Amino acid sequence: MVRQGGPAAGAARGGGEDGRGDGGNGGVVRRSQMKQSSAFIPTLKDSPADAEVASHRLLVRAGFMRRVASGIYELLPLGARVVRNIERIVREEMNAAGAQEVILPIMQPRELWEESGRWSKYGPEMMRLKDRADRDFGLGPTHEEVITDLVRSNVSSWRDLPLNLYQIGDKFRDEMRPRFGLLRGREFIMKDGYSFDRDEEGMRRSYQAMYDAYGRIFTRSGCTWRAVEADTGLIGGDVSHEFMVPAAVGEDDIAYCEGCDYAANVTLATFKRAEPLRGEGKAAEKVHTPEKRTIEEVSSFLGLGPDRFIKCLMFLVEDKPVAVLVPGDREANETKLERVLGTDEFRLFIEDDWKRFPSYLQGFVGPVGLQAAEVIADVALAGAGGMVCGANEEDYHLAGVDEGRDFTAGRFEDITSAREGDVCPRCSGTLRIEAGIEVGQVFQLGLKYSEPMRCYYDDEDGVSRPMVMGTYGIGVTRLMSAIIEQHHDERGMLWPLAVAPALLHILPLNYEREERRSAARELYERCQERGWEVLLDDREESAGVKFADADLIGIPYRAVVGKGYDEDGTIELQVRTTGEKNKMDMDSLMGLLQQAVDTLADERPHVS
RNA sequence: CGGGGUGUAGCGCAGCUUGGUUAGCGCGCAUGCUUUGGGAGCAUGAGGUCGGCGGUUCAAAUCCGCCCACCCCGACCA
Repeated sequence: MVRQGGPAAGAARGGGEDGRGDGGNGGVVRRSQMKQSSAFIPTLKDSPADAEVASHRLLVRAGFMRRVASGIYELLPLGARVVRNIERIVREEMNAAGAQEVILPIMQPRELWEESGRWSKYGPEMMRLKDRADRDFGLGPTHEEVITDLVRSNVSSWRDLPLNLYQIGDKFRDEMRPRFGLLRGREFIMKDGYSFDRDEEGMRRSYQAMYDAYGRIFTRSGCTWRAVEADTGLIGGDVSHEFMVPAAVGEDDIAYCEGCDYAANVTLATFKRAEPLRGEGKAAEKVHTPEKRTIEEVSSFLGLGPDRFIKCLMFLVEDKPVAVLVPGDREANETKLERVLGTDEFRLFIEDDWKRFPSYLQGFVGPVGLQAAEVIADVALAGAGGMVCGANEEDYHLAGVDEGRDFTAGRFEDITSAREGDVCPRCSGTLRIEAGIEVGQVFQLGLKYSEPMRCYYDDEDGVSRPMVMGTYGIGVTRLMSAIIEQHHDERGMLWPLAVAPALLHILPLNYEREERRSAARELYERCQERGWEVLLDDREESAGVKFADADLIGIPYRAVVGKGYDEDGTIELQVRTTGEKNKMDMDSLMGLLQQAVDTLADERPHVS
């Protein structure tokens, strides 16, 4: 995608700390083309056939991006501008939080990844290639190895810590399934940061600083968001939070409490179990259930609710069969299972496994009298009675089964997913589930990389200790898409001011009319003098075309120079999000815009 | 990597079942005139290896085989 731009590409609205605007710098920086007649903004009337979700569809239709291969996109001028605006917010907040920007390579040598053990662990998602001398390289899906190598060879004293470095650049991950445009691309722009501290406490401070900065970044970007407890996955580490932007198209489900601030990815959200069901104390009896294999089938056949059943799932774990028991109305959660099992080398039985272990009868497995390497049950089943489960005999189930009397499990663990309406583990409030897009994640890594990669420092007492690390990511291009998912209507995008491709869209209708044309130009120039980004629609198109394109592009403010201007010299200021329209003269319009710009500037961190 | 689907002009699609002359439509594009507060009208025009390769046939966008690309549904990632 787009590489780092120089200052010319930067989008400074709201006060020229970064040397923008024409004042003072002799105009050496030429502003990019903002007249629509010559700007590269290829809008489309029809949605591209391959776009499923709003953000993908609109980004293509409005001329912000194009696809070049599956999961790989080009950002056109408007798209590039939004990305640069997001990056600017990220930079401001990262710098204010004490992080320093670096630029790291995307090509990374195999040796570095061997040191951390991830060359073999990362799998096909890391794109691998060889150079002309047949040396192995990977395209960086993330940069822990490179940064750790950099720091270990250049930092050796406690006096240099803490250190927090970040970069904004391209990542490549050969996703098994790229989809939804920039929401899950293979090549994407990410801000990734890494902190190095002397001890745990320092790491927690760095982590908190990043956590807080992330909140500010997403708020300033115009998103509503939620931070949730998260799994640490391939990156590793102990504590982690994901920053989620609620959206229907989100690929993650998050559980949050209505009553308190508990929130977690459902992959690890926990919940209070209800009291287990009780039986009547009668002995278990065999019931004939011909050809009834699934919970639904047996449940409707016997007229018993699925919560009365014990679902017995067979997993192959490190090549050994393991029985996993969950209540019939619940799903086993593979992420939780991975933690419990302590390995990621497991899978639900497939056809071959059933053949290989013929003593397990598919559809009729049950915990009573079962020969398995291990039996793991969800905690909800401890003490449950009067349950129904497979009888380990073709076409038979057992009813009236009591845990403790008829069977037990080797371990009772939290292995099922929370769902809507479950009880909060902290406050006993009600849990809700919502879909979200993961736009950022922060990890407390600890010694995960510093230990194996020998990233040590000499402490005050002369002892050599491993640095305690944290790692922090934001999907910049994904964030752009997430913003659109939260801000669009049937006609187009509705950009929050802080990231919008421009502040103002000037629409002179009947552009060939000299008075309107010169008024529009005057407004355009006055805006440019203040360093604002504006787009002037100087095309000789009909009003309908201009309005439709403007709606699609979604610039927050629109100045229509039309009839009103002929009548009494007024320009109509329209607000894209609200549809609000007000006629005013050019000076008042400039005043209003200045207010909007000032408000935006107030959100920026104050540099000390 | 499994399952399903699609590839025909820049974009969106029809044609394919039942092979048959110059392969169509809408949008967009070019030129001219008339238009211009919500995707204008008329006229003229340009633009296609029908995803690729091979096969069947007198004849293939159409039938067969292989390959490629892309999209959708499932295995935890910014």
